[in-house]
Amino acid sequence: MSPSPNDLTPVAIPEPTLKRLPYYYKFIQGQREARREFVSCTTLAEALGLNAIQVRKDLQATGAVGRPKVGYHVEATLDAIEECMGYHNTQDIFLVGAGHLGQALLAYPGFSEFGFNVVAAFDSDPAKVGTEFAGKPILEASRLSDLVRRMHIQIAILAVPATAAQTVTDTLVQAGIRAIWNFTPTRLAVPKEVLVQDENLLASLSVLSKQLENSRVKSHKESTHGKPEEL
Amino acid sequence: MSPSPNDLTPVAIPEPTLKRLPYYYKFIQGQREARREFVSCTTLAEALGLNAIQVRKDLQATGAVGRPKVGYHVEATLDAIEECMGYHNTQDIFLVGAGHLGQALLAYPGFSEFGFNVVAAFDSDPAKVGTEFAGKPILEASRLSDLVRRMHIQIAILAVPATAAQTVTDTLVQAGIRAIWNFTPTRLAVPKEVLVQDENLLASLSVLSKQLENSRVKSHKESTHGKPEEL
DNA sequence: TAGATTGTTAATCGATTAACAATC
DNA sequence: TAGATTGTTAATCGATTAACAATC
Repeated sequence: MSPSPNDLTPVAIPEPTLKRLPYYYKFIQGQREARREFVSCTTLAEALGLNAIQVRKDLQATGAVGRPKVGYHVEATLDAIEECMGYHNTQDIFLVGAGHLGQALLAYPGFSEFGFNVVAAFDSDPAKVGTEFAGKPILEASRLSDLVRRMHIQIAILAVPATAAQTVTDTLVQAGIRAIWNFTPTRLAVPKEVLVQDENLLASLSVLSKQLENSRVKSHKESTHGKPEEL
Repeated sequence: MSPSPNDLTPVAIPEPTLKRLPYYYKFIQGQREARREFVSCTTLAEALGLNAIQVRKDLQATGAVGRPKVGYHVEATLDAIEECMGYHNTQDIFLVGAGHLGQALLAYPGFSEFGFNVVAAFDSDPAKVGTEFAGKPILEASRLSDLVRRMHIQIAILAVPATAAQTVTDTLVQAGIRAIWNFTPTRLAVPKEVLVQDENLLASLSVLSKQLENSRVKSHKESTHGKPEEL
């Protein structure tokens, strides 16, 4: 069963591209507000600090088509990105763990713009259960499994303490979850059909800190240039 | 000035590797607690769902050396990762924007384990200024510039509303900041010496959602296998 | 010794970048 | 028409994976 050339399966868009699309979207929205009808790759690239060819490839992946000499039609391109990313299809999401981070995510504005709807949070703290936060109900953790199943929830946000991460994950998987947005520093064991997107904050900060150290060494080697304060 | 072979500059560790190191570190710590003296790549790879060869390469980048047939010495490897990632050198950090997300980051445990110390938060809301959160003072935003300079702060966490992102960034850069951990959905314009690590939450969730859609199409094409609830 | 595991060198794969033709 | 910009095909680059020799 080799892939035939006339296979209509859309080619999977590379993850780096997917991560850049929201930036294009936001910028092009700005162009729309400024009543501009077309936008070029060069403009986009310059505004976002990217390579123009890369922008072109990325837009191509969404199905947007540009016109030589003119650029990309603002409206059509916004539509293409929306369609491609599924900003239209609202997706109900559960949040598990209503601690500080969980609450911040509950209050996070802008989920809805991208078609996400956090419908409820779950927590095991009796003091929180039954209350609301940012207009979303906090429910008893024991109800999680049943509700995932009955409401056919596909995506869960995992913001529980690291110690509970795998247990809660097992529950979610058993209940039929399809994807987990993981804010715990734990590598989750899941069956291969279940997607996990890790959001390891400490790891990201470590990367930044290490790169800073590198750049420090490098610039020190290259030359002793002026004090950064005066830039 | 071509790089000579006996150049002692340490080769920059690839970002994907840097992101995995904290996972190795955590797992090997667990092995230490379990009083195991050695750990092999295969064990690590299996526990973390990675490729054993990749683990070997990653550990190699930290300077850790293993012994054939035996594996990696737990203590020595932990030391190598700590040394490599600079977990020892404490780094003072400022948080800008004490909204829900900012507060969650203030309360985030585990920063200190990796050598980070969030010393203060800054906000423009008079109701917050002067108070404390999670034991950290929230200071008047106008003092940011001066304090970055005087305390030689190198890393800032940016958790302000998108509308303020670039303005605050400019202030930080002028004050001599070296790296920004950016939680806003804005692509920041900074001079090239300043590092930016983007943490675009909505973009990450979009990626997950899109990949879910892909996998749905794919598995639907491949076969109509049993209901996920019964896995 | 035999077998497991590391270390190293080569092959593969995917994303980015470059080159250039097509076009409005 | 000339020039700017897209679309496409090829080259480059870096990370992952594979193959295999070295070693305890």
